[in-house]
Amino acid sequence: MIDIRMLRDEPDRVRASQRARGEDETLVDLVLTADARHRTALSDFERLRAEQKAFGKRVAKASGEDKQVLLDQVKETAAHVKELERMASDAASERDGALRRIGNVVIDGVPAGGEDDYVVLEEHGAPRDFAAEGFEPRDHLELGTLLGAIDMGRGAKVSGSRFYYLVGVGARLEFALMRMALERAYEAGFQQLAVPTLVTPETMAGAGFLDAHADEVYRLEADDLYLTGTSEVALAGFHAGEILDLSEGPKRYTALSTCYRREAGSHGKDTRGVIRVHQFQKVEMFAYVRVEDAPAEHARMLQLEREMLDAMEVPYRIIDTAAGDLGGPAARKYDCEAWVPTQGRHRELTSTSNCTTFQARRLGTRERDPLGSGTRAVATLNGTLATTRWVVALLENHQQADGSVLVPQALRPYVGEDVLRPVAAV
RNA sequence: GGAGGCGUCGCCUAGUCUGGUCUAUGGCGCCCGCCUGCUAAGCGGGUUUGGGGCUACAACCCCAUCGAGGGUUCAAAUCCCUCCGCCUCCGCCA
Repeated sequence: MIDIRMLRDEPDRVRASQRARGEDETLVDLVLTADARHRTALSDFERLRAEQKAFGKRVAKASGEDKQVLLDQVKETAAHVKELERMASDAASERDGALRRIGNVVIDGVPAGGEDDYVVLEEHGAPRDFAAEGFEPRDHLELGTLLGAIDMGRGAKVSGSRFYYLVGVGARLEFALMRMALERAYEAGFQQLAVPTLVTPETMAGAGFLDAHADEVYRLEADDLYLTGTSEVALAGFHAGEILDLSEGPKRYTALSTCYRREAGSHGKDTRGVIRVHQFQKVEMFAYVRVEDAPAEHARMLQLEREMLDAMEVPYRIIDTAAGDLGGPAARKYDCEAWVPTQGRHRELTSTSNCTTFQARRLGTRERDPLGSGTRAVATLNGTLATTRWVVALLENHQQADGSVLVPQALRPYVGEDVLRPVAAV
């Protein structure tokens, strides 16, 4: 949720942001008119309520006939107060309804437009020339099958399409990535949390995942709980409703969790292998910082992602995601995309978002205002440090003609192997 | 799953039976000031959060806030209902 005071003071800024996102800018006026109505109604209610309270005191002191007279007088007021209160709260929910539909105000410099309007900021490494090396690259599933590392058939047997088993070196490779990511996060000052992956509707909505992506989310009807698509949800909820002390610096957390996604809108897309699946593992970074420190923290997260990807020794690029592709809570988002040889294109491996105060405002995460009295919303940021999908980039980019795969140096201590070799079927 | 108890402004706590004198008591902690060789003690004051009015986003005034949401009433921390969380005991269980 954006700051209503900012919307009142600078409505044009919000309109411009909505325009950049390709979203409805008339919501701004909807909020403004409902807000005006709310404030008028609230004043009316408060005035009469004060009157009613004062009257109540006289009633308490009176007795006998006097009391009866006063009671008759104030009865009407009571009904009127209730009416005014209802009007005020109706206007407030109308205002909040519109306000909640407005995405975070995009940071200056973010490219306008949709999915394809991203700007490439950096490119690292060069794709291998398999033709020059004299062999046709196998895709990650073919390699995973040869290595006995990925078993889609049994995944489908047990759970349906888009489920899989990682077997032997496959499972070890994934786990190695997670361990390495957690260790690096720890060294960078992130406290590790083991988090819930089932959360309440309030938490899910607070983190911003029930708006545009509601149909992407698994819901447990019987218990009214949601399965999280990222540990970001639980990490964002961790300090919900709390007043934090950030005077000693940011609060940084990291978590490994299983992530669940319905992939409802992507039938027929990425159906091979583990590129797009219903369940995967992910190590996430999350930080609560002062709003002034958010851009620096964002850069820091991106740097940690860069270092992880460098260690994977795969070609990748970094993009500045366009406004329309940010999602509601983010004000800026950088994706790191690795080169996937058999697809001839880059695929997202990490994503780091600066949500400024948007998420925190919904979740009620605040700090003592260092500038004045009272409290103010903190900023939240998140970023990926490893996911199951990284296996795709590792297998394809490090494959050899005989179907074996070289493990990048940095990962070897965690995998316990230098080379993954084809095995007989299990 | 069953039975019972509890949830008050950072922490502890009074108030709930018997609705109005609650503008929520007291202690601890914390902040400001006084006093004082220093420190401690002592003394005085302040200390939930959100919103609105007015404004310098100050002071001040008002409304809401006693786990959450409804209800009864002229009036609710207090009475009623629903939900959530914690604790104790029993049962069941990978």
